[in-house]
Amino acid sequence: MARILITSAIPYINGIKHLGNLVGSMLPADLYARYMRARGHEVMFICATDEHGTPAELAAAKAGKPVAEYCAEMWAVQKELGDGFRLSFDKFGRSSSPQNRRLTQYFAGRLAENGLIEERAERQVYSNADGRFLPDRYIEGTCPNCGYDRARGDQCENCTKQLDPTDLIDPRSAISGSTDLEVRETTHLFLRQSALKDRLDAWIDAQEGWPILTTSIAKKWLHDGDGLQDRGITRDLDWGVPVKRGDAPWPGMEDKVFYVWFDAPIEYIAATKEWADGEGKGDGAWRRWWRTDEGADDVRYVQFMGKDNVPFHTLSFPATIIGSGDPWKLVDFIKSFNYLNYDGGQFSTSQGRGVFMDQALAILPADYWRWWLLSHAPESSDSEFTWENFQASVNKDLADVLGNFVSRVTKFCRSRFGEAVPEGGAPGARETALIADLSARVRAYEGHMEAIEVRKAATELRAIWAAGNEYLQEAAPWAAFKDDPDRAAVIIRLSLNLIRLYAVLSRPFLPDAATTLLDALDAGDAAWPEDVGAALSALPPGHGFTVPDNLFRKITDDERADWQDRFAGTRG
RNA sequence: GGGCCUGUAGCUCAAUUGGUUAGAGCAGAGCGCUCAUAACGCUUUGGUUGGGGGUUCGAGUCCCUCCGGGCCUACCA
Repeated sequence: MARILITSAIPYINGIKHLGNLVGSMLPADLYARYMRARGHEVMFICATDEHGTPAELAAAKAGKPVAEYCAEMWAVQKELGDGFRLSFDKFGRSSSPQNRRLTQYFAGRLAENGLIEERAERQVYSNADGRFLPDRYIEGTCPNCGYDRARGDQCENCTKQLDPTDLIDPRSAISGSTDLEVRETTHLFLRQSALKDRLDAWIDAQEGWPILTTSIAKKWLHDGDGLQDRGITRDLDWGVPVKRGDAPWPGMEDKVFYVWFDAPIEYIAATKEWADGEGKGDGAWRRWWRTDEGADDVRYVQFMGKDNVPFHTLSFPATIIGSGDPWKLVDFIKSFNYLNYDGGQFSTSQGRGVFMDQALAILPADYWRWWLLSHAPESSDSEFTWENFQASVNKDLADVLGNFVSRVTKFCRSRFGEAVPEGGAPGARETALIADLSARVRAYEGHMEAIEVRKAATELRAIWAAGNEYLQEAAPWAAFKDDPDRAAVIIRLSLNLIRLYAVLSRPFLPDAATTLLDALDAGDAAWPEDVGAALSALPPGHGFTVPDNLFRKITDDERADWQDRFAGTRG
């Protein structure tokens, strides 16, 4: 039995996430976690909300609430939606937790002790009306290059020229519109990533089999221009982890907090402590996952994230870990995803374009979404959600191939043999061939799951479902029943066992459907089919079952048209 | 501007990393079956692999170039 530590990139707090966010990290991480648990491994699956930073403060202000209250409410909303999608986190923490606060301060202290923190004075734009320093992108003005009047302080969206906020003509706050801006000097802490460049480079080079998307982004940051740059890790904000050097105050930094990207990944560790604390376990319970000197040396650590998160997970966070000089666990494998687009464009929160997690669950149960999203995961390039494709996949794969197989087998059995696994007869050549075929397919499925090849795993799983229909068609129990009931009994006995096998194999993708099937079959034991042949005789003759309701319903053309219209956004 | 990814059948994707005749699913066509959610099975029509050039015995794969889509570019997260 192996020990697998799995983290999903932590979703930002300021609103409900859309399907692209879900499929980019949390959902595939859940698939992997469920699979590894099913194989009998010990899994720690961690996620959390990322609660600090300017957007959280602005979202809270917009909602008219204190930021702490806003974050607490949004955490509860996101937690509930995660549960709704059956995301099986061992802990869904909060980056604002006391555990993360202390751990973040601890890491900063260690980095300072190791000479990797440097103070630098900077000049930044301060807005008197807003009472805050403005990040570059929160400053708007006229582009000196093209004259576009809504250029941002970091870049002009119109002509794509990179800008400095002081370049803008007639600059104003993007928050309040105020032009009462001034440049102030402020001192910040910088993480000396440049000093760790060679070690990070060697570490990245040593990784084998990482997605090209992951390594190419890391390499670019390491080698582009002057190489890896030092990074500011503090901000002039109220909401965040107060800057401390371990437990000690940090002179000159009293009114500052750590930058959200410094404390967010540390929350992976802190959330594991939140888990241990919540379970009433001691520190050893979480440290054995994270400290290679306290038991984590045999842990395999896999991270899931969208491509926008890659630089922080390949460089910044490892710089924090390595720079601490402590034996903290470094990631073993990074699975990164491209983006999911919506019907020819991007998901847009501001325009209400696309499907968000709460809306999705209001329309259809989690399994429908899980299947489509995972079987179309944007692994090799950006992929696209269209309602036509969604309807076709759900109706064909779930309703016709899997759902209908369950119906035809259980209903045939009920009408000819009653609601119990039929007795009599002995398996023949056809059954032997099916078992051989399925054994190979299950092995391929396992291979794809272990390699985290999500789409390939889904394709193989579908083929396994289809094999049941092929078998049934050839074996034709409805014909055999007329003159050789024992032969029909053999076929149906095996087919009922196939349903149980499908439930077990499908559970990482379709947890609810799997539970429905296992309940209907009264099959408490859902052990992984290490031996397919043995697994297909798990339900013995005489074992009672009930015919479940149709597993999946079909999406009608009217529904599809309605949803297409409803989620097209304000500018549809 | 720079870097990276990407373009394969009407649609969504494969192709063991340069190796035979580029494969699946869906959609379309035909046949079969009647247990089942008008479901299932079998057969089958679709491709000058974005355009052009090059390297090679051999290119979807490598190089050059052009065209299209996308991401990143370090103070949004």
